[in-house]
Amino acid sequence: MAQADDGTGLPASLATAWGLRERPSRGPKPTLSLDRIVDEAVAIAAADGVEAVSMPRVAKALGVSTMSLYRYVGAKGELLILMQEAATPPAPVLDPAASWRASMERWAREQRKIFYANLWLLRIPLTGPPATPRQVEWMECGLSALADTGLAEEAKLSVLMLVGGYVRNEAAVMSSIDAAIRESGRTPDEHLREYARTLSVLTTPERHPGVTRVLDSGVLQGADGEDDEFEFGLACVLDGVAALIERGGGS
Amino acid sequence: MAQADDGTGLPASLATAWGLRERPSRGPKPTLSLDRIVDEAVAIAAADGVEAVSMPRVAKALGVSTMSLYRYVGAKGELLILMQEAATPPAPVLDPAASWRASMERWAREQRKIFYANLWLLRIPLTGPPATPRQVEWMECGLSALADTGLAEEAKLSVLMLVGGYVRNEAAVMSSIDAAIRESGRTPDEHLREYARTLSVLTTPERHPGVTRVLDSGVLQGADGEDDEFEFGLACVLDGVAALIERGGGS
DNA sequence: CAGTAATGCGTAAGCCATACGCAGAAGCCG
DNA sequence: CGGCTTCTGCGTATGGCTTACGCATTACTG
Repeated sequence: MAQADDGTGLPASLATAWGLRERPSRGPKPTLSLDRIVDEAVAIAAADGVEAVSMPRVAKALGVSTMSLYRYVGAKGELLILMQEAATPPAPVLDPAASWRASMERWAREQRKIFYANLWLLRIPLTGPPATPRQVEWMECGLSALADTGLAEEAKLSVLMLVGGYVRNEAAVMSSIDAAIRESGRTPDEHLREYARTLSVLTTPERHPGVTRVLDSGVLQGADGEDDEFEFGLACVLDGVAALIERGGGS
Repeated sequence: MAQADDGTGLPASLATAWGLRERPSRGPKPTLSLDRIVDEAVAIAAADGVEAVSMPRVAKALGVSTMSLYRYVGAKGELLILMQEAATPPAPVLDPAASWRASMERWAREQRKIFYANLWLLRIPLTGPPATPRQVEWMECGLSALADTGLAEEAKLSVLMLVGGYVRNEAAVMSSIDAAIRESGRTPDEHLREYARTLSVLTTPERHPGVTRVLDSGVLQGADGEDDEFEFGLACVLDGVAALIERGGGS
């Protein structure tokens, strides 16, 4: 009755991701493999965005019919999860001698690198708390960075969510800008300038003194210093975490 | 040639949101109004999630044909933007005498309240930097909270993105959990417990010492204290901002 | 060498967004 | 007041999407 009995009561997509399902050895040889499907889907997403990933398109790229894919994947959502998993490299091995702060910085920066290399990742809606192998691996990695801080377990989770959320959010904004740019065919610099112009048309110094000041300051004129802005925010977040740790950590 | 000339070069959806487009007075009286359409769409999203919002469904709920809607809305994406706008109340008027920290706390909490009251909001993918009236209004509000901090304009923007991103991210996680719960028909508590059980099946103490410790600590047993967790993270973020301000603010 | 189970895939049902064009209604101008 | 213009609602149609189902075919297993 229920789905393939893999011992756990896991949803099929997770079971697949954890490699708990074995292919049977009975029928004809499969023409494809899960890996080839996922790789192709990732390639399409990288080239044209996630919204371009459809079962017909993936199948066509692989030279098979649409429905063949469903012999490997239970549903499209499953494919999306597997794509995320495939695009996420293993978590780094942190230097145990390094300070928690250096470790968290590395954790954050490496995650950011992944997002920037796969901006389509951020266009996949969240499906729930982290439960795929790589997600758990990164979680473990983050926890290990905080192991010696004396924080309560609950606080560690909160810190990870805080820092991870910051990274994700910053990248998501970039990703949305990237998607908008891709659609409009402008360059990033044009886009920012266009945005500044739009804002200046819509706002008035009386009703929007703060926004006007920002516009006048010329901050929105050049798209340089993305990294600086990220590091700025990261430092800010970690300062907050440091304050928490010094205070003696959340009981 | 180009779209309706509203003076600015704005995309149609924004022009509509800012009320820059007037309905002509020539033909027959419209049966509907933009407001009624948006309200109905919001009601559907609140009841069944954004993915349930389709043009046919909205039209049916209003008792008109599908294509009638396109007399009021240029495309579905436009409707989604208008829905966001409709669900966002005006930004609060901050007490000018309050400290920046108290003001930012209020700013963050009120935003969180909006998200929690409209969890479907977080399932709409970001479309770009804030450019609708309400978004600009909230941005102005946030800037006013930071007016007396001595921060550089650029730093103010970063802080808003930091705090706003934190709020958004925390709510987005809640929203994804909500969506998962809605789909599976479980209660929130069951869901969390199920998650803990899944994790404990998939992890081993050797490979995942940190995760194991978290599981053993029983943190994932009760779903209470959402607010506490939010306040915890917010305090952390604002501590970081405070450190920045005391340091003399980002030149 | 059966039998059985797994394969690829065709068909089709039921969603969706939206381009286009037409009949008729409401305002405007002479 | 008559005609022209403009705008309305909506029917039709196209081309996308996901995915349920069933069929012929293939290759292991006993």
